[in-house]
Amino acid sequence: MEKQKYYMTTAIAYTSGKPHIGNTYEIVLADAIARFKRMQGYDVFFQTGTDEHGQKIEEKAKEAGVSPQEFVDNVAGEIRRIWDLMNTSYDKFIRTTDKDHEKQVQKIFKKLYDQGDIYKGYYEGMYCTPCESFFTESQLVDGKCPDCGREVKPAKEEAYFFKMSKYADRLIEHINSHPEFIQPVSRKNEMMNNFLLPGLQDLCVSRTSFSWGIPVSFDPKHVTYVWLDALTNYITGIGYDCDGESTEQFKKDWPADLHLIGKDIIRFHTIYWPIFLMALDLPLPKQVFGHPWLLQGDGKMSKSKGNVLYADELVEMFGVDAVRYFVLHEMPFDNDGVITWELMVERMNSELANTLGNLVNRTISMSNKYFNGVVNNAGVLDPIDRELKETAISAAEKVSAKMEELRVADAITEIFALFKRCNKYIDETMPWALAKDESKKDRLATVLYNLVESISMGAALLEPFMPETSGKILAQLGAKKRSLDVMNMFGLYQSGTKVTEKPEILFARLDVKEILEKVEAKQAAQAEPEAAEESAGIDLEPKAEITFDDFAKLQFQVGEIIACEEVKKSKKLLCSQVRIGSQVKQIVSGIKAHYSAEEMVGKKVMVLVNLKPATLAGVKSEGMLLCAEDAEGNLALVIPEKDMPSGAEIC
RNA sequence: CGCGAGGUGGAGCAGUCUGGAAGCUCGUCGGGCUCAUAACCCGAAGGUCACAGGUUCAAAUCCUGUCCUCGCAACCA
Repeated sequence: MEKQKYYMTTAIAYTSGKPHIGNTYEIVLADAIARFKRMQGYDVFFQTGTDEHGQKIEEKAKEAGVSPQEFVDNVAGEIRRIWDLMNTSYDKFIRTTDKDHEKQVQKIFKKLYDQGDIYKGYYEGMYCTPCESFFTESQLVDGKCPDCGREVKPAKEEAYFFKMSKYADRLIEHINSHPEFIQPVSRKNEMMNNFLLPGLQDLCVSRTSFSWGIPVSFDPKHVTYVWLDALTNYITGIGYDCDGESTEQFKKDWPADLHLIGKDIIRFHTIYWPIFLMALDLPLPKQVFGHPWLLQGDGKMSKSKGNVLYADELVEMFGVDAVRYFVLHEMPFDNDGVITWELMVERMNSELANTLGNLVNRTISMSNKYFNGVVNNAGVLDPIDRELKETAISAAEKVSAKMEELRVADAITEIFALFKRCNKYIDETMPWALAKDESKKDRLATVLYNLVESISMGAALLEPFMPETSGKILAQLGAKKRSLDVMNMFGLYQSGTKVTEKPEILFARLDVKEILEKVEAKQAAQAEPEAAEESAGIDLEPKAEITFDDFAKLQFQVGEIIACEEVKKSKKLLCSQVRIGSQVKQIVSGIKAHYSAEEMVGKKVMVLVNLKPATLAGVKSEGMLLCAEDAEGNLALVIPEKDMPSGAEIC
């Protein structure tokens, strides 16, 4: 019988920097699924890669003083190194800067334009020339560019748009008739209610404001804008050609069976991508799974805190398979998962070292001690064996059932249930007691055989999740790999095989304190350069020179805050009543995270008085309290150095 | 009333769709065992399943309302 194909992809990673543990989690998850599908006998093609175009990369490259191509070559290499370090078995690593991808994207763009799905229009908004960016009215600060504070002017940029609305009805129909398309299903309603039902906006698919991208072939001052470039990797990677010269592989593998992505980009994969495919007259992928995120325990990961987790650091600390185990086992199905150092050490000790590692170790030790390592099925059965055998025989089926639903964490738990059952079996049969009675030697041999066989089965099942450990256990036991379809049979371990003489410790127990100390040392080392940078002060991009007259237009006065309360329905706003001389102004400020309403009262602060009033979150604001802001966004009110009366002019 | 997710023993979670004895891992306490990586096995304590109503013979689960937490959006004059 011919093998059934299974084409799966991860999202392609953006090459703006080193991938953290969250990115790594996706590729490991995908790898576990891919390996399992292979074990089930599917002809799997597993694609991953990198998304390498865009303005951000152009800027980062400039900062680093290298060409964009050099920059992405470097980062893509780093990403690939980490994917390889994690022992992931991808079949293709596509880069959006690959020449054949670029060529196809150009052809696709042209084809969609020729058939009227893409049209030329204008992207309108307020434009800041030095920043080369468009902003909407609401994004502006003081009517000026939010990035650099300079003047902006209304402008139109020529751009190409994709007519999304044309295919919306077909997509709604597809989603409704294929409930398995968007996973987990809870996301389906989100997409329908927020985007599809209210009506789709046309999508801007080109830009002229930067050049690091795939040029539009018939209008080269435009480059293709992100999604049309990135999403199409799923078809170009397996040989799609829109002139009809697609490869045999494409014909076999498309449509994809699974797109594995983060929940943040579900929208692009369940709306824009299907619509692009409809426009290209290609079948839609069978399933899009938006996995939740893996978060670090102590707050958000941020580089300035020095608490970002990187896969290679974790591997150094725990080993590849342990890290794979963590991310897969903590993999939540529809909630975000949390990962902390304490948790990792706990898992390492209790599950990997105690339950699994120790089990293998004690079993091998006994075989050596009692039978010089030779494992023989002497066939002396006992009713007590039944439960162990049942657990072992049913494990594969249980794991398969969980994997069918992509519940990887639960699948691993099923395997560990078998290992736990083995530990219990040792206590039930008490091999050390049997060993004291020469007449029970055959029974002892059978017990050890049952154990070795059960562990072999568990180890074989472990391969998709912890390939290296699986291999090590099988090698130590002298067991052969076995395929999933014979895992319902007990007794395949070759009787008379000799196990290794000296079992290698699979996972060493760790001390939480030591690990935390190491982590702290590491974080301190990382934080130091940051601190040095800070003491050097903060450099801002200089604004244009102004005249004294310009300055004189601004009226600053000392204001006394006589009352202050939080603005309801807003997270950041405080509303203060500020006495300036004889009048009182109401001023709203975004400083709730830094000052409480109570501590504001009584402060004498610097106020910009003659600012045009505005309404924030429905509350009127008639001025601005001046604050200093550091690199982390911490705010400090500016207060006169000596006590001054309210209303005193600041000039 | 912007959108969404969540609130289950000390910690982290499953169970909620398809109502029917409150479960898992860790931790704590007690016991057993010695083959093994101070490991393994057994037992116990500990929860008004956020709160309040409602539906039902029966609610963690379904309905209504309230409170709290977390994302996103908005906002940071």
